[in-house]
Amino acid sequence: MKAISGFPTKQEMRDHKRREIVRCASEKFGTEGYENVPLDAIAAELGVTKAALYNYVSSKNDLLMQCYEVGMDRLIASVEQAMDMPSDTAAERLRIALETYVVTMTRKDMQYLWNDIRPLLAPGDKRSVQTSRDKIDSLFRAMLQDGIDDGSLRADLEPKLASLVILGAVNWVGIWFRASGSKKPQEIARAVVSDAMRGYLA
Amino acid sequence: MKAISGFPTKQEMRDHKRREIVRCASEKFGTEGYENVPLDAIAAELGVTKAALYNYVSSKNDLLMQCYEVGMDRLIASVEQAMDMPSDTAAERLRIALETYVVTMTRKDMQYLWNDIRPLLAPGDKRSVQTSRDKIDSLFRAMLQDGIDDGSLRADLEPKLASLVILGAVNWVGIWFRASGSKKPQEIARAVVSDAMRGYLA
DNA sequence: CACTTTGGTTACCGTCGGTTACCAAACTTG
DNA sequence: CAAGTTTGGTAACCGACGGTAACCAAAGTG
Repeated sequence: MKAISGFPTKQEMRDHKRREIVRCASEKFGTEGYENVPLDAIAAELGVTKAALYNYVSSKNDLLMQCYEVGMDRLIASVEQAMDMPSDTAAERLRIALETYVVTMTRKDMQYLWNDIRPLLAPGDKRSVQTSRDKIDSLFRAMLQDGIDDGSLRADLEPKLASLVILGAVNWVGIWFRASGSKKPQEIARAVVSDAMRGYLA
Repeated sequence: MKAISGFPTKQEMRDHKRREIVRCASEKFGTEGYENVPLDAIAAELGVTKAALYNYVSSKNDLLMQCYEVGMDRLIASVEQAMDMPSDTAAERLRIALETYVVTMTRKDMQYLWNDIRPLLAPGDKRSVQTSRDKIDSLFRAMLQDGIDDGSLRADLEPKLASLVILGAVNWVGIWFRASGSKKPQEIARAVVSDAMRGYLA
């Protein structure tokens, strides 16, 4: 192997191509809907044939999973970043993280995660999918626990139950939200999060 | 027309057959998943050919819509019944209605409404589907308003926003709930509804 | 320079939603 | 009751699409 620095290795090339496929698919799924995007369309847009895609993904469903993973990673990253913002109480950090979560979720290229993908992954329930979900769940549960500890949230809340209720309320936004509405995502996020958290404040 | 009483008219026969198709489809969709049930399978179970179904439904999607309608009607009926239970305050009636809603939704034959159907009906958004949803929404908003009026709920809550938040929390149950879990639906309903409503109590 | 590996193509298959042509039995009507 | 006509079904087929098999050219390798 030559290994002149700066030249991508074969493995890097391969991975780059795979990511490009996922990126292209993600865009088309998001705008046209999973069911309405034949693999031929994705292949054509990339200038190859459908069969070529199967060098990088094992099935159309697998491709969807990879799109899901990318989206979830972005969601997780945005929440983690919001969690690190300085604030007086854990409750305040939780509020910021939740609002960020909602705003990220209402982005056009994120919406289909909740409407198209989630229902389709019930049966196989690939490991990576469950991992993303658990990650988000644990982030919020940790914040809830912090809130109990520093007294900014009710001492008698159950983190497990509370995270289900709160995440239910905010995830639901991703389902009914349509960009055509008059309210801006930031406004919606503030209102929904405020209401969803109220019952848990100390 | 003979019209001897007790003999079904042609229209009744036709409608009865249509309902039988929907019932059969609903059961198969619920247990095997919409995508995994070919029309041939439904037709075979009814002892006819696929083409015969098209005398009663206009497409597979239309069949799914009709399943949705039946399920939603059942959901609405159960909530309306719960609303009529005698209780001291509007908040208490709301609690009972919500718990009933959750319990009904976790029934095996209702679950797929939320996981399979809802995502698929976004584009066409048939009128009847929107109607069912609006109906449920208006029922809960009315209860919220009653609660404001009789003082059992916070006077400053916005019914529109509150119904989205609360319904989000409870609808989410239909998505993560699996009958295999250890908790009974009734317990889950009580816990979730209690938490979801807490922030709105006066 | 053989020879294997990689990444692609063309051609094809099976499934499935949906349609068309047709047919038999049940109504309708003069 | 005989002659249309409507109804509800069948058999055969079509086109779209996910996925596969056979093959091939170019790059990598000893």
